[in-house]
Amino acid sequence: MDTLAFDRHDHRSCIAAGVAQAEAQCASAGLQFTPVRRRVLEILLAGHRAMGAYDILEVLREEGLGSQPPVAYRALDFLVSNGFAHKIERLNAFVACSHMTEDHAPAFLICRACGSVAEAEIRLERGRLGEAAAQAGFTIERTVVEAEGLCPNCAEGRGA
Amino acid sequence: MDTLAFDRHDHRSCIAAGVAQAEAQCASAGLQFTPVRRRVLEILLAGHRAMGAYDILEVLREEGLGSQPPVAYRALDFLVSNGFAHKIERLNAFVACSHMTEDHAPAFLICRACGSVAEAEIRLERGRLGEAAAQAGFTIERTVVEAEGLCPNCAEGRGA
DNA sequence: GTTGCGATGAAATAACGTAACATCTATATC
DNA sequence: GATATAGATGTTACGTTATTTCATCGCAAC
Ligand SMILES: [Zn+2]
Ligand SMILES: [Zn+2]
Ligand SMILES: [Zn+2]
Ligand SMILES: [Zn+2]
Repeated sequence: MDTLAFDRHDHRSCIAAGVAQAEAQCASAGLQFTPVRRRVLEILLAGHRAMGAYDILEVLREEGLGSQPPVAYRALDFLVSNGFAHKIERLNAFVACSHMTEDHAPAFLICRACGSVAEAEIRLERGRLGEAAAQAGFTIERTVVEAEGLCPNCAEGRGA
Repeated sequence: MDTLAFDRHDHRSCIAAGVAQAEAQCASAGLQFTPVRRRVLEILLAGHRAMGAYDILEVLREEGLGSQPPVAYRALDFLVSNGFAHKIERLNAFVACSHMTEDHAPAFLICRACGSVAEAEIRLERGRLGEAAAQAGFTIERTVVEAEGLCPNCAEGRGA
């Protein structure tokens, strides 16, 4: 496991790598990595935390890239559909993907104190849920796996 | 496993048992199982599907049990807080609990075609996510586990 | 050059959720 | 029984999240 996000790391490379990955994948898939889409991804990559669509929209507005909700939602839809970002259902908010290369079923660790969100791989959910689904004859197409709690940094000082 | 919901079963007993369970637990815990709370639980128990707060409110309104959003949300908060119902984050909606007796971390199978929602036990999420969290030093307090796909009934005719 | 398609701009509205405050009701205590 | 208390409800107003719809633009294919 390489659950970064809570660990100290070279965050500048997170951003650069994320944008580069997305750009490359769009090029090879014939997708348009437009200025708004790029900028939204950058905004998400700026921090390992979930941002609401309206938070993002506010930034776009300040920069003259758009002012109405659909601008943000459309860019986010694009990023999510193509695996460059994920929606955190628990928070009605979005994060940049941390594993853009591989096709994956994401799982998230959400710190309720500092708002950090770490993405963990969770190979096809082969655990209890997979068993239960198989036994019930249920075909899983998509999973939402989100754990809320305290990250190591916040667990020390306060919280728990 | 006893993932009902998709299976044919005596649904009348689901409702009766659910209400009885909630009533008993409220009595023994000194909680007030008021008419609105009871009715909202009944509404949820009426089908193994998620209902939005406003859908529920509409029913309450028709029956003269309340007309403003807080009425529905308060009853739902009560039911969720006390383990009689769960929120499906993916749908911003609510379902009655299927395992009211035990203290449990719920997981859900959501059919995108018919809207049925089955609840599966998922003992403290000791799978991949638990490992990842432990390794990262993250303390899990609450989990959201929701799988979306096709239930056995819907998988036959259409969908997939 | 025109046709077609995907991306944007913009207005309006829908859907989901909460804050705040007044009022009422059921106990518990005296 | 009167009174104090805590919890439940009624109501207004508002805040947040998300979508529908239609017009316009830019670019590439034909
Ligand atoms: Zn980083
Ligand atoms: Zn990811
Ligand atoms: Zn049933
Ligand atoms: Zn349950």
